[in-house]
Amino acid sequence: MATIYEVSKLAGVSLATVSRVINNNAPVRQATRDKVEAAMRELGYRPNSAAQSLASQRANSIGILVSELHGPFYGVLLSRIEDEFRRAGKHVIIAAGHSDEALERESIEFLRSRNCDALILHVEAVSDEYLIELAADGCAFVLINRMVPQLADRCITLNNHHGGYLATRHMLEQGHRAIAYISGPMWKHDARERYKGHQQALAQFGVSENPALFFEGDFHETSGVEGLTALRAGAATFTALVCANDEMASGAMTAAHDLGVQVPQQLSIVGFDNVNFAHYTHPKLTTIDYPIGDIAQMAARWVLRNVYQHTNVAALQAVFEPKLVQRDSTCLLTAL
Amino acid sequence: MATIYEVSKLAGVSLATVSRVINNNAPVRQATRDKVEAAMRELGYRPNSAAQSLASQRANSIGILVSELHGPFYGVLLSRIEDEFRRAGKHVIIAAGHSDEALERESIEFLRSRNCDALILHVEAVSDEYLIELAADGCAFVLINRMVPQLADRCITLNNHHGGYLATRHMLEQGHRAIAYISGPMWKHDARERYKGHQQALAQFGVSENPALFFEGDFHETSGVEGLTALRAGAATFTALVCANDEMASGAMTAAHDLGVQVPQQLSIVGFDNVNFAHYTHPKLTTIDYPIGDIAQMAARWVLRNVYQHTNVAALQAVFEPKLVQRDSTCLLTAL
DNA sequence: GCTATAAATGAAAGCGCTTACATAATAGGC
DNA sequence: GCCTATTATGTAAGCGCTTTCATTTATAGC
Repeated sequence: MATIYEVSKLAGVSLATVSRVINNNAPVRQATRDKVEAAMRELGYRPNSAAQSLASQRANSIGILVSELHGPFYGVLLSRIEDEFRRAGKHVIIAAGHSDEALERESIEFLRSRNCDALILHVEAVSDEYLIELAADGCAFVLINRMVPQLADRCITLNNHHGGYLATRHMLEQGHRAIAYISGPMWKHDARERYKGHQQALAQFGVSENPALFFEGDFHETSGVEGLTALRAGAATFTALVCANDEMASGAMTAAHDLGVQVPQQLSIVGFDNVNFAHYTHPKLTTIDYPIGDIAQMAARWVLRNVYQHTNVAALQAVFEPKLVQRDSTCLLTAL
Repeated sequence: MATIYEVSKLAGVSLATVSRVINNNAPVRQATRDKVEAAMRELGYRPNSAAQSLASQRANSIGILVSELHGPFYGVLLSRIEDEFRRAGKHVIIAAGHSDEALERESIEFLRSRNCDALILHVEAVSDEYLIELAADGCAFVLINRMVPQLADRCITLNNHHGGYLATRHMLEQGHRAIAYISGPMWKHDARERYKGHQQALAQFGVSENPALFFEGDFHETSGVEGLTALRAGAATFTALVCANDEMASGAMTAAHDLGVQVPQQLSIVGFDNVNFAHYTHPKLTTIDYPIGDIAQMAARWVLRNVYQHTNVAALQAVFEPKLVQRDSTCLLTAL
């Protein structure tokens, strides 16, 4: 592999000049630039990024930590982030934290040891304190889908509370009053928020809560099956079911089918996230749209602006609003 | 950020010794090691990976190029690769080629300029010649789901031909003889192979091909809708439909539903890939399982073994076999 | 043509590590 | 205890770039 030195020799200029045309960060006469570029082409020169990083104290890489790499959700996230950074000539290093505290910490350390200029974190298990300490330690990062008040300026979130509210209000507006709820794990912040929104909608319509209509799942499909089964076996009847994400809604739909319960005629179901498979379900799932792609892009822009000092990026937005996507899994409470 | 120099001073040893305990590649007395480790801990030392790469001529990073980052398929791929490399202390840089030749080339250049030790490529648009040249240029890479004869030792593939054969044979065994086929774009190697398998099965059962039963789609869901619609409007009738991937099968199922055709009673449908949403469809999709996770892991191991000289990795396997996953979208040809 | 100023280029000192190679410490054989 | 064979540690030369500072060259004003 040719080095900058060979290029400079072939072009008959100094190392510094070659570096200037590579980085385009200082005036170089056109004739000189042409000579250098010709030399680079002739040698098939490609800058050594390790040397660049070492000398410039810039890695031009951004670490991304998500819970899982597979799944409909994170793919979109990664895709948008990569897209945005590629355009800026940065690259993306990925890691998975699997919603496990130790793994999340280890992954963050891993990414830091890679000298990433910034991190984009979608973490669930580490504590607020850990993140605050991380920030104090000088690590540049932005948080997706998590609000830590002391770090508010680096949090990009969805209004989960409002999303939960919208889902349940939709059911209420359709005439339902007996509304069951399958939650995500309550130790997760977004699960709690969504549930609070649910409560708010109920309160607004004067419907009192019934513990027999609540089931705590784990955001996976199987807990949707378990949830509906358990709720049906419970003390209360219901005509609508709000699920805190689409996976569980899908599981609930399968369970309903197996129990001979018609969706939506006998049971309306709403999900949350609007992941790509939501319209593969039968009936197609009514859900709350989570604009994860937009959020991801915003996180990338936050980095471009705050870490790389790009001034031409669009204004930053910290909170995104979910919206209802009405499909075929919910209907008016009529014949029961 | 503390440097190795400060660690060495605090521990009262030389730079070289610190380096040795970091890399654990030369004998160091336990007492010395302890001193160094204590010093590292005290200073919160983390090696600078750019400096390591520069000095060692090893980036410890692997570039992954896939067509898309989102979608059910690549998520699994990335997940398994990341997993495997993380364990080995390597990191993964990702890029998307979007099935576009220029973009694929550019992405490869991008990854190379990042000095990746190796690349794992899932490319569709670049030519065999380009890849051969790339190999001749000394670039270490492994190819997923693509067979270039001259590069056979670095190709890890699925037996697409056999997969296509299995799908159609399944239909034939169920008694179907009028079998339509929705293909992927025929410029893609895997699409062609799957179709050849289909042809082989037909031939084996003595069924002659009918051009009116063939539709070339683009592997996306919408072309499944278009495909079924066009085939139904065509000159021939059929009781079974083989789709070259699950997305198109899902589109075909939607179209069937809209056309009032019952699946599988009136029309059996089989897909290909067994992506995660295949069991969200209604009825659940019978399909051909593509063990993409295993293939991805194998690619990672190829790199570990051939690039990093890890000798303890399990034996390499170049060709993976697909298998039929029978669910609810196909049935015996009985009442028609 | 001569100076004052600005623009373009060059020289050289690192960036933080790895790794020959040289040297020092330790262990083993007698 | 002495010599040799190991084993452990230190010295120092890069790895390929960026960047400050000094120097040269061009531009303009008179």
